[in-house]
Amino acid sequence: MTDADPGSGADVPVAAEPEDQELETEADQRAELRDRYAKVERLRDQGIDPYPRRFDRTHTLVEIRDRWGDLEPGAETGTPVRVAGRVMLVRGHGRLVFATVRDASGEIQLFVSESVCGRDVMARFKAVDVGDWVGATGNVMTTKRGELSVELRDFELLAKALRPMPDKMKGIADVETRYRQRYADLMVNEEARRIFGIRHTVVDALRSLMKERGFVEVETPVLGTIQGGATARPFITHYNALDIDVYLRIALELHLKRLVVGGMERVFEVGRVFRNEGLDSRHNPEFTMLEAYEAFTDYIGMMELTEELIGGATRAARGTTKVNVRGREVDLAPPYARVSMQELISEQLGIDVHPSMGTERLRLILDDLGLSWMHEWGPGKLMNEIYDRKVQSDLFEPTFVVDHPREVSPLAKAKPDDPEMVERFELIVDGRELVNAYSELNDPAEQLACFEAEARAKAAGDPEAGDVDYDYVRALEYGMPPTGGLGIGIDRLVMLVAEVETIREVILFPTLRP
RNA sequence: GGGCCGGUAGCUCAAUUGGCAGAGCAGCGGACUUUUAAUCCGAAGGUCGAAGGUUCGAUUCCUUCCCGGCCCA
Repeated sequence: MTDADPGSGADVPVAAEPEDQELETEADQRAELRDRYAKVERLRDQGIDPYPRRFDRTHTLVEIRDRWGDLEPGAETGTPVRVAGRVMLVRGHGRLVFATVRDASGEIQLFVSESVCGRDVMARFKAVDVGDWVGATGNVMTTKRGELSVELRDFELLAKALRPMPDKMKGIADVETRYRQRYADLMVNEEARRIFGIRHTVVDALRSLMKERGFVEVETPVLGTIQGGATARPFITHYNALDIDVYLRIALELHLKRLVVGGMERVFEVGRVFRNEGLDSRHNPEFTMLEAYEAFTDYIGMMELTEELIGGATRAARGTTKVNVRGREVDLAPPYARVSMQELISEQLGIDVHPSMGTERLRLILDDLGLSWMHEWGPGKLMNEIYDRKVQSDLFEPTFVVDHPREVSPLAKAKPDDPEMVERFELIVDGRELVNAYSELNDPAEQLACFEAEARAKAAGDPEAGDVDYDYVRALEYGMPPTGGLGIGIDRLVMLVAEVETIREVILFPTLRP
């Protein structure tokens, strides 16, 4: 397969598509595209710029509706306005044309009567296609049927559409096309616009809540030479200037805690992380995390913060804390149940497990449960596997699963009365991990030992294990105050709040095959 | 990786034992001064995902492959 050169040879400047199949589709579409390109040339011949520069409007469309929305049918306000939007629908009636235009705020009808605007304007308006952007001038009025309208005096073409919009009623049926051509999806898909409105509200609410609590928002590097902060395979890219391979970050954690060492007592980041794993309805290789670190508190403090953030963001986006998950109602209003991993396993499976039981006994229990295990797993990982495979998916109501094995938590502080376990929780809703938090390990010697264990695992072939981050240990040597930290998966939270089942629905441009 | 479903006009979808490839919308030409996905008339629009096979004849049956969705691992 070869890439067509988009700039040469083509009599019609259609954008080159990278795949054979799309090239054929493009060829099929050419008749219509060619017509539109010819139309643009005709406009230019008439001295009309199809892509002019600026249009100053007096009102957004929702402002028109707010101010004049309750006019009686047949009303004439005599008030001139200037509005702009994309033409969504045209209903021609001879010397009378109705057009629906939409801007980001809403829709309104243009009432185009030749007896009002004159023959020339009408002739120009009849050349407008659905999908074009127009700026219109005219008086606010209502039609006989009571439809709020702008009675067009004159208009300007603001941008000519060369491709037809997707079907306005049915939208784009092919899911992949919806994601790939999100611009086209958003034009016709009210649901998609609703979801991204919710996403904005959720993120905005989280930021406000963090700022109200005195957290400072920062940005830390995406590129780095050390893998750490989570258990995941990283993406590797190449930095030409230094001729070195670098990782895209898999977590925000290690940089943010350095800032706590530096004295930023309450710090957070909303940032993209990248994990080199498969993609399905719950995983996208790049996704957004909110991570926050607060000095002088611990994981109990993080539970309170979590409740405030999750409850608050949900209420901001929905006006209620209740959401529907696959036909069942979940109330995200705090407080959430707090149960230890050990208790949960005991309750649900009737077996009492603890890393202190030792590797051999735990392996036998996994065998009994039909779970496979790997030889390099220690007792903590074995216990965690039981929880992951047999318990977590059954947790429907919001639940803090508290106290995880130390072996699977290399950055968390051990419990004072149980050194095999750490002060950590995951918030589970509908069987899915939404939040992960712990009392941060701040003993540099312990931290170094944990890093070294990871590095050994990596050297032994575990691609998800991290490196020793000596600079981070160095930072801890300066002294990090007692700190609670948390990470929220923004995409999953938005899925929950927007009541959608697929992560791709909450990401504007989800990762797809090229 | 396994199972199931799908790929037909620009878009959304039909197409009987295997017998000339269809509709709605959009687009194009025309009519229409109060429409609401306006309506009416007309013409046009297709490598039926790809390749091979069976057959007088394949969108339909068989094989392989490509792409997507859902479920499972």
